[in-house]
Order: sequence, then C-alpha cells, then structure tokens
Amino acid sequence: MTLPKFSQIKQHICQQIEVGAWPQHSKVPSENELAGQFSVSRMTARRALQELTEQGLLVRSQGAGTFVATFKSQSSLLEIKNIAEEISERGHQHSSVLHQLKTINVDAEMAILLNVKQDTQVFYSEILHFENDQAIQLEQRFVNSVLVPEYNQQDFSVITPHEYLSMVAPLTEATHEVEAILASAELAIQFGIKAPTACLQVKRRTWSSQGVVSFAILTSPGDKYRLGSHLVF
Amino acid sequence: MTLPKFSQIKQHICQQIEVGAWPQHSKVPSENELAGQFSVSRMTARRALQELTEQGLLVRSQGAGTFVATFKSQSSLLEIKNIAEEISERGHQHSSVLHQLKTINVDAEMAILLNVKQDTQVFYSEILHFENDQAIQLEQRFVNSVLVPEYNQQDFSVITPHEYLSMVAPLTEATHEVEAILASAELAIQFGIKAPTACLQVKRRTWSSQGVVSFAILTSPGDKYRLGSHLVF
DNA sequence: CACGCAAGCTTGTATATACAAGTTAAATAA
DNA sequence: TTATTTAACTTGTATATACAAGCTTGCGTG
Repeated sequence: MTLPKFSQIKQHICQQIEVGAWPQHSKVPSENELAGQFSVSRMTARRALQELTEQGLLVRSQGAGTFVATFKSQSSLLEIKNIAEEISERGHQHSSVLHQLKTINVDAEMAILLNVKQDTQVFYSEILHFENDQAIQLEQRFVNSVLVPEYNQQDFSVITPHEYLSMVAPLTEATHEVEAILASAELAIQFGIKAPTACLQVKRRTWSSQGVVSFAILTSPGDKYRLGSHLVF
Repeated sequence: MTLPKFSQIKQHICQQIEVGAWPQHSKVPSENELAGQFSVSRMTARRALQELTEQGLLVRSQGAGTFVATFKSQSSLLEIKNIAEEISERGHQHSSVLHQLKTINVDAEMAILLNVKQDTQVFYSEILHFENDQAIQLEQRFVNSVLVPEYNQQDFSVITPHEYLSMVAPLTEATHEVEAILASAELAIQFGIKAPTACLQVKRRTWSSQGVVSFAILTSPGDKYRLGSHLVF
C-alpha cells in the first residue's frame, strides 16, 4: 500500500522547503512542470499544490505562479514532541501508569478516523503520565492494528507510545484539534483535582506513509498544562 | 461576478446545515446526487464536499457516504486570521459588541509584555464577537499606544481590531499560549452558558517591525470553539 | 531606449471518463 | 426465516481535455 501520487508530490514539496532548497518566497515548479517530473496528469499535480496552499505552506497567483509562503512556524505543536522528553527538558521526572491495553472493535466513527473497516479490531491504550508524581496527562490512544500489528506487545513502562510509533511508523502527517472540556468526576480523581475544573484536550490524528497510524486523545488539567507556539512571518 | 459553481454548492450545504435541514451526523446527498441537483459534473460536486470536509463541517467514508460533522467553530493554530473573515467563510454572520475602549496605565507585568515603560498609558479594548447571534469569543486586547497612536479612535463596529492593526502595523511575529480555564460567573453570563463550564483561552502577543503591537486574550466557550492544525512532514 | 502589443506561460474552473475500494441493499439459496 | 451472494451505490484516485483569466516575457516600433 503506497501513498497516492498527489500525496507523494506533497511530501516532495514539503521536503524541498524543509531542506532549504526552496526558501521563502521562491518560485515552486508549475503544475505542468511537476506533472512532467512526476509523470502524472496536471490535475494530480494541481491537487498537491492546492492542498499545500490551503494548509498555508504555499501561495498562488494566477498567471504568476506558485511560491513558498512567507509564514514559518516554530511552534511546539509542530514538532509533536514526546511527553517524556518534554518533562525531562524541564528537569523533571517522567513516569507513567498503564491503565488499559487491549484490542477493541471500532464503531463507525472511529473506523473513519483510523481509516479501517467497521468492526475491525484495533488497539486501545490508556496511560496516565506523571511529572514529578503529579498526574499531568491522560493519554487515550486508538492504534491501527493493520499498520502496527505489535503495538499491544510493547512495554509502555520503558517506552512511550509516541516513541514506539515513531520508530515503527514514522510520522508524515498529523492533524490537531485543541479544545477545552470540563473534567468528569472520574478524570478529576485521576488528576487529583477538585471538580469542577477545566481541562485542555488535544485530539491528534497521525499518518505514516502507509496510512492513518493512530488517533490520540490527550487530556490535561487546565492549570497544569498549556500549549505554546511561536510564529514568524 | 458570480461565484464559481463549487462555491455555490458549498454555500447551499452550509445553509442546509445552518437552517437545521441537515442535523449533526445526518447523511448529506452523494456526489452524484448533488451533481444532478446542480447540473454540474461529479468532480465539481466532489470539490465542494471535499473542501467542507477539510474545513471540518463534514466527514466522509468511502462506500458509506458523507455526513454532517459534530459542529464546532474552528480556528487555525498556524495562522492568525481575522475572526470576522473566518466566520464569513463558514457562511455565517459575524457581529460584535464593544464593551470597553479606553486608555489605561499598565502595571509592571503588562509593561513587560508590551515592551513599554511602567506606568505608560496604553489602549485597552474589550469586544464580544458573535457568530450568528451566538457569542463565541471575548476579545480583550492591550495595545501599544506608541506604535498605534490612533487605535482608540477607531470604530470597531465596522472593522475588527485585528484588521485595523494589520493595516497600520503589519504582523511579523506572534506567540500563542493556549490553555483551558473555568468560566467565571460573569463570563458565563456573557456567553449565555451555564456554569460551571470550560473555556479555551488563547493569549496572543504580536509584533510588527517596530516592536510589540498588542497583547490579546481571546476566550471562547469550550463547547463552541476549538483550534486546529494540519501538518505535513 | 522606452513603450505597447502579442505570444507564451501559469493558475482557475469545469467536464467527461475510468478504475479501485468499500458499504449497503436486494436477491437468491439453504 | 436466515444466511450468503450479488448488485447497486458511494467515495477515492487518476487522466485527458477545454476554456477563462491573469502575469510575464519577448519582439517590434517610435
């Protein structure tokens, strides 16, 4: 199972930008040039350019061409760091408790999110992360068992799910949704906080070259965690 | 100047959702059905559905069909957009109410954030933004009066602070901090929601070439608003 | 040398078509 | 009546083609 052609072109373009071959404001090959280089139809090349434009990496002007956008971000979100590493960087101690690691049948919604067939069995893990004995994040993760067949055999006291997945299915794409929720009574107990309290919840969907790898729900108490980013234009 | 056909279909779909004809999770007509209804090619209908899916309003599943997504306003973490524009793009109506627009003395902390001398007078504005008569964001903004001396003379019923600041002091840099907070009683009343409830709060500091322009606190009810991003590596 | 126009190139919208892959409904067989 | 198979429908990827609109470059003329 290889990536669709338009996705391969998207990755090529992102890599050219990343390695500095195409700096800010520089001209990107035209639809017809890319079509020639990749032996695809112009419409396929166009789709790649259009999606990257929609995502903000490129800007396009009719008649003039396609250019690398001025925007450049160094957000911590963009790096999708390993939580153990983040805590360690703060000079603190990371630990975690595995609550659940099992195989489940996915409902329709989750099947769509993981791009698997309905009623497929996938892995579900639930881990509570600590920073210096203070619970700071509940990680609930649904993992595509087709792409990562040995996920449920890992020892998550020595390696985080993020670390393992990065090794066996390196990230190529991700989406995030950040929301504020009210902690349930159960959640409040797990975090050792009083209700009512607000929590920051990040829903993260990750892809590797073979497809959707996992869908994670990362929930943290509002007073213990925040996300930062730094944008340069 | 008429809208392209695919944009007209997008608007039709947004309106159907807005008026309640298509509730959350309900099935949307297929590509071929829309192509028939609008006398367009399937590819044109497809483009409308695909863009709305990327925007988070729809979810699609091969073989099953296209469905209305769980509704939430969504803004980007990777770009700084004008809220009026974002709401407009969703086919919704933006409006706002100005609560405060005044000159204040800054304390030590705010002076540091705005990079001005202590006890300097800066502008403070407080605006409640609505999407289709639903309050979705309280914007509190401290503005550097040295760099933007005429901020407090603007009419913020016709232009948003973001628009104005972008004109007179174009953005070069920004930082975000995203956190979850519990709504105060006052805040709950402004949003028309019951306490206790969680809110998503973004603290944003923006720079232009001359220095720090403003420090904004953007607060939204958790069940009405989320932040998103889509990354390719 | 400067200006205007034409040609070439590029993006933007749209259509028709084809095949792949998955889901759902209908028909058939046990 | 239930289970299985087949057909119909739906989304997903890809190609070829056409025309519109805008930008850039090159050429010709003053």
